[in-house]
Amino acid sequence: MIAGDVADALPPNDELAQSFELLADLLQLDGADGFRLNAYRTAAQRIRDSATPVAALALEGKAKQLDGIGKTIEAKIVERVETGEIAALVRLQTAIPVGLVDVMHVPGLGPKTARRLWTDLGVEDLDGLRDAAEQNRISALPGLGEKSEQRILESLARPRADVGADRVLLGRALPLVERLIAHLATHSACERVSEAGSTRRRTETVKDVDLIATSNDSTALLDHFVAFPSVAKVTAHGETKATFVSQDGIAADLRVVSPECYGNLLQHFTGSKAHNVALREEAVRQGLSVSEWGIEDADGSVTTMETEEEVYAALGYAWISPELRENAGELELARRGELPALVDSIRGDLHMHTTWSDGRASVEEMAVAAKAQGLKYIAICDHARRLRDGRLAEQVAEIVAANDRVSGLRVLSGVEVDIRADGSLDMPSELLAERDWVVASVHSGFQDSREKLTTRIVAAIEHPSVDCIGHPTGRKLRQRAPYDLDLDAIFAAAAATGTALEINGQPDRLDLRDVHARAAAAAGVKIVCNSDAHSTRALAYADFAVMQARRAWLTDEQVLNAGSWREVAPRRAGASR
DNA sequence: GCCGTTTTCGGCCCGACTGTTTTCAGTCG
Repeated sequence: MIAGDVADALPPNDELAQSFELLADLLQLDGADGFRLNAYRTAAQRIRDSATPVAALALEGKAKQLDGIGKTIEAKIVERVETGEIAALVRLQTAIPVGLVDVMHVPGLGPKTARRLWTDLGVEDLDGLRDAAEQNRISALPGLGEKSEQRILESLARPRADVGADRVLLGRALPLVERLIAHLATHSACERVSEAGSTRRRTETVKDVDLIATSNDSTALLDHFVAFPSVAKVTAHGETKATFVSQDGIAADLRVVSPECYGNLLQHFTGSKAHNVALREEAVRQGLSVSEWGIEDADGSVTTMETEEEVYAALGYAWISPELRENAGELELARRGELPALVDSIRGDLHMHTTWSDGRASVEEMAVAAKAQGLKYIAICDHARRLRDGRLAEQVAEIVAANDRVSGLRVLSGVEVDIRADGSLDMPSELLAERDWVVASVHSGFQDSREKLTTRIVAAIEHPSVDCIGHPTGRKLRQRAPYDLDLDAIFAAAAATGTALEINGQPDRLDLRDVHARAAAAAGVKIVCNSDAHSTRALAYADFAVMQARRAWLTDEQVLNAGSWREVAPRRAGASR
């Protein structure tokens, strides 16, 4: 374990990943070998996806054990920790204007063009790019024309994207996917249609929405696609593919493909890129060449497949659930036929609010809605601070009454308590002990040190009445970074006490995130998938928690509320209390 | 820069689209 003061100084994974991505971008502008750039980008992704701080691993010489990180990159991480910078990165930053990286990322531009704009026109950043385009100096360059110049100006006119701001929450993208599939499926020219891309993999945010379809009349189907009611702008409309931007700013893409290689195409367009690259590399070692059009053997004959199952089978794999396709070990297990049976649904929702605190629906309304969704039990977890001065007793009476009126669903008396700055909880222990289910969460002091926050949460985990830690890292997607925690210490304490950790299904939380939930479960921690609903409609957020659990490789056994309340409840009578 | 049931050297997925070309480089996923 790293001592607190040293750990505080360690760069977080996200910052390290950014450094290597910048290094790759600058090297690319510098004309470096593409495979070298790829190595840095792969390493950056590995670092970002690691559940443990890679800086700490590097200091112990263990970062090399991560796939894609070798001794050179490990040495650079150590250098960053010990000197505060990476010399190679500093050198490049002085040789190449850093603003040129933004220029390179303008859609349609790339490293070669960006470098030419710099050397030939003196463009060093986006402002310089705008000036050059407005003065028609770009179209004067050989190989670039008026269309290029116009497209650059259009790109620059859009609001400057903050980190992740150009990505859309899965919770916004999936409803669009469902409506689009329904829209396409009703058309007579539509034979088969499927979601693809990152929405099919259920990643927490997506860049756009991808669909594929087969059709006996692709022109008619694509016309129907771009006639979707909420289209704001059609950006491409060809014979096999169309793209539009919806009124709420989400880009949607439909490709019409031929039926005989539907399986190859679905597999290809589902990705991820890393998964497909690894799949194809392995295929090459077997003398096969994989593309979206089929699998070519050494003799040059191409076999096409109508289903994904056939594609994977032809390469020696069991079919892989899209949520797992991130090149995170799934190919190896699929080859051995040892993929986990992923959790499919939950039987109870153990975190929701009512009008007794900040929810919009009554206890009974939540119960009726939950029953309609097929749930067998729910825990009403209003904020403890709103249940003082006798209100708790009144709320409990309403829960008892709801149990009488709603059959086939058990309504549990739960609570969500704040974990205070000193690690204590904001409801007296004797009242906590009477609750059926206790969620403890951090709602303040997000800026506290890593050591202090970790100590607070571990104290809550060790409290005999606490069953679960709510939204454990406190992040809000695109709004707020997670607070600084020693997750290994949290996981160890949770495993030791049998306290569960939540995957909070609110689309802007999804907290724990996938790689952390996977690491927690691997450490022996039970996971609970909750909606944290504040209205009846928001009960559906539990589905997003389950999607996240599947991305975390979790099985029914690892998700506590995939079981019945009878299976969950004995924990409370266990020896730890 | 990474990696290794052929290898510590010599590989590293594959194809489509775009704009500007007249055979292709650059970009994208």
